[in-house]
Amino acid sequence: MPLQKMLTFAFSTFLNGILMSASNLNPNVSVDCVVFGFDNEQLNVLLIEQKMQNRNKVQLALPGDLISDDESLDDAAARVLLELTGLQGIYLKQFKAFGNPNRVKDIKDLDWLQSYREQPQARVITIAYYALVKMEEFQASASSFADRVFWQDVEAVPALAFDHNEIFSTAFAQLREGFEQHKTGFELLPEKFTLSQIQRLYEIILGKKLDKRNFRKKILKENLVTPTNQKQKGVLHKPAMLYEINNDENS
Amino acid sequence: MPLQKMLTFAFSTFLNGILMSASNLNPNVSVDCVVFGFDNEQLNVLLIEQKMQNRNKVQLALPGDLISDDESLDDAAARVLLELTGLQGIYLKQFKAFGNPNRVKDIKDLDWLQSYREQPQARVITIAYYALVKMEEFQASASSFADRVFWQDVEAVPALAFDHNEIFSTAFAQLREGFEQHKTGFELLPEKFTLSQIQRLYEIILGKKLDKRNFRKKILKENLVTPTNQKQKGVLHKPAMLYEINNDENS
DNA sequence: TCAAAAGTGTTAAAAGTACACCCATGA
DNA sequence: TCATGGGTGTACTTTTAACACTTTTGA
Repeated sequence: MPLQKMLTFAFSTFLNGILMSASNLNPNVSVDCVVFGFDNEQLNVLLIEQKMQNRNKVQLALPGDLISDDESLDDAAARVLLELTGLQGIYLKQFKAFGNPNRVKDIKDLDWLQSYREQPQARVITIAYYALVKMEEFQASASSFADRVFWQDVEAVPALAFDHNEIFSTAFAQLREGFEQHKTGFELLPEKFTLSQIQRLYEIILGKKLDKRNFRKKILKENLVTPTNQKQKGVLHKPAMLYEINNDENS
Repeated sequence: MPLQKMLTFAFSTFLNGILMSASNLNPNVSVDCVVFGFDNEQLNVLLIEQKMQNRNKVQLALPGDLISDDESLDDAAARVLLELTGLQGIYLKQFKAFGNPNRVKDIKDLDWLQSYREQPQARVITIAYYALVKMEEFQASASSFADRVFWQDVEAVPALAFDHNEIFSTAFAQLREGFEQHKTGFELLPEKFTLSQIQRLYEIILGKKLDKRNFRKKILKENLVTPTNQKQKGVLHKPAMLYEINNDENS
């Protein structure tokens, strides 16, 4: 590195040192959250509109933020989710770190970085999480980093900022793997749900039709749900029994 | 943050800016590698002795390094492995990021950080990989960051630097998961191997005895190995058929 | 001839898969 | 009374699990 560039670099680092001390953000590491929600029809992912001065340049992105210097990665992900949705105690799983050296160097992302990052040129490694939320409990709210927050059908995710399309695809693949082993997924359902709702969720995520009788046998055998005494009301067909997650110790 | 501390911080950041420009390392992100090797008897993990001025304070650790600013995470992990073992093209899998804010703040790790890190106080998030190597091909070599490199039985891993014991345990658990689904593992075996060797490996990693006849049926049905025409030589019992990994396209 | 690990088949239980009809409700 | 999704059982196939003896080699 030539001397002049080196000194320029050192000086900008010096300035950033002063600027940073206010927010105490770590310029090199962020978390991003792929938040899944299920509305009994389709599977959705939570997207944000990046705040921009110029309303013509709005881009969509996954919610995320630089980590602050005294919080763990899990805490940072929970914070992002809380700021965005007001939800706490959500199922959150770290699934992969993304660290391509050029992942925040694309020209399309320059404006936003310059407006909202104290070190826009910094290389950022992101730790990606996926979260499963009950849409009924969810109340999205604009936040410091988003003008608008909205659900998008996972089958129609548009072009996103940075490498967020890759992060989303990886998250979806991970989710599918979890479902193949029945290790996860009930977090997406409402408090009380019918067996058909679970089946619909499985069919969407696994991307194939399942046999109703076999599916029910299997789910019930796994003992993860128990019937309540309630039934659906106001449906134009035979009302279904409502189930809930089985929190008993003995499986 | 009080003004004095803020200026001190800014100034040290200024100095570090100058120092850093030489090596171009990212002070906030490292990779660590949990390298597994199998010697037909036990499963081993590769450990290093951290280089220290004071030979009395030597600590053991997993191999790892700060990432350099222009390499991807995968490249960084491959580089660490290459420097340490001379091996290339090794099976390497990113499995988790560790980012506890205090993970490099323990007093036991201070000396080493001050000797080898340009920003000893920096918070470091590490991206952990596990690697599977054929011990027959392996030639460990001391390197820039290790005085000594050696294999340690996974059943007797001593106290390690930083949070490396936690990283190791997580890696081992992940490895076991992969084996439960037969998705990985052959990378640990020599070029040619017997079915009993695979079975021994599975038994060690899964931590339980397996039935010989059932195990063979299953492995052969999966079509991941094919018999060669060779047999073991010089063993004091009936020589076993040697198998190799099946690289055919058709399974 | 002995010690050591290789190699081999059958049977029973469990899990998975395919498949079709009646039921309860609200409109 | 009709449209809609809820709810149920059986037969077949595949997978898993348990189990013991003969073979080949070098010492």
